[in-house]
Amino acid sequence: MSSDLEVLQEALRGSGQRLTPQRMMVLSALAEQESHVTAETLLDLVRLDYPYINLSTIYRTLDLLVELGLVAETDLGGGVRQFELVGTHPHHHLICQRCGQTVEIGDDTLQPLRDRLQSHYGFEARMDHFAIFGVCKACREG
Amino acid sequence: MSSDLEVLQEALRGSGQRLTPQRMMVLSALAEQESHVTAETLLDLVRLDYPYINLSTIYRTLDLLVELGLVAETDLGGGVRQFELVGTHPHHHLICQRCGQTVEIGDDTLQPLRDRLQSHYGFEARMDHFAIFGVCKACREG
DNA sequence: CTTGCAGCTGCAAAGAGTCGCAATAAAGCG
DNA sequence: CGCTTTATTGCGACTCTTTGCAGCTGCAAG
Ligand SMILES: [Mn+2]
Ligand SMILES: [Mn+2]
Ligand SMILES: [Zn+2]
Ligand SMILES: [Zn+2]
Repeated sequence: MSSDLEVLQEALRGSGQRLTPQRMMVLSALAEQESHVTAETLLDLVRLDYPYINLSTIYRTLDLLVELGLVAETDLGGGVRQFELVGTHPHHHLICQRCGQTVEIGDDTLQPLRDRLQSHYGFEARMDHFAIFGVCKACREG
Repeated sequence: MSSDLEVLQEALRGSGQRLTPQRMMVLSALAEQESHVTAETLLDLVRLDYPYINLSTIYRTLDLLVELGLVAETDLGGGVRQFELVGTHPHHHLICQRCGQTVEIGDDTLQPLRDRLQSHYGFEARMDHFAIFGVCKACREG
């Protein structure tokens, strides 16, 4: 088993990219969270240790981590992007537009769709962290 | 058969909202397009007839039309939202992250997922106009 | 046809995220 | 360890979208 930092280090090495303190700090701040966070929140967290870090660096690092598949990013409805270390726990969210409640669903729910896109269109879909909006059971019945 | 304007009129009436000239102009500008357009493009189009219209009004009208299900909205990858009158032609897009090519797929492709979300979670998903990113067949083989 | 008032509009300013650029510093090498 | 190369950072400017607010107007009631 390899830690997230080792995965990052591994992924950067070879593609000519560098393992900077800023990147490590963003990753470790993410690792301490237990749910979605915004870039702004990460900025505040990292600044506790390193006051000079800039919001652009946070965003660029997050983009990189998303690219590498370590981090999932989605707008869950508030108009602000949320980030989350996914690692070994791929999932998606159902979000009720009436009451705001969100439910987490396993990635396997999307597998049939993935398969169909593959077989019908030859398209390899990368659906990492979907936000699916709609109306929940309680709201529909109430 | 009822025109888009009639649908709009119908939907506004009763919910206490108003059918303003600005809203009609945005809707008719959309109707003249045959594909996705940005808010900025709509601004330019409407300004040909009515130079005083403001970009906020365009966005607010689009939000309303999306809410009513008349218009679909998605960021197709360029970081700018695209709008489109959907009416009777519900569809989604597959977008290749390598070559940028997009393929339109029918809404029926998502029906099995919709059904599953309904039966497993009691969730009535509103998936109007998805942008699904991934790698197309040509790029994967090339 | 007038009036009244919520719902809209235009404007200016704020938020969220991106980009270009000069200065900095990882990494590889001798 | 010191040097070189080039990816990365911090910063300010910029783009896209939303919001607060004061004045305007659709529209329904009289
Ligand atoms: Mn999540
Ligand atoms: Mn479309
Ligand atoms: Zn609900
Ligand atoms: Zn492609």
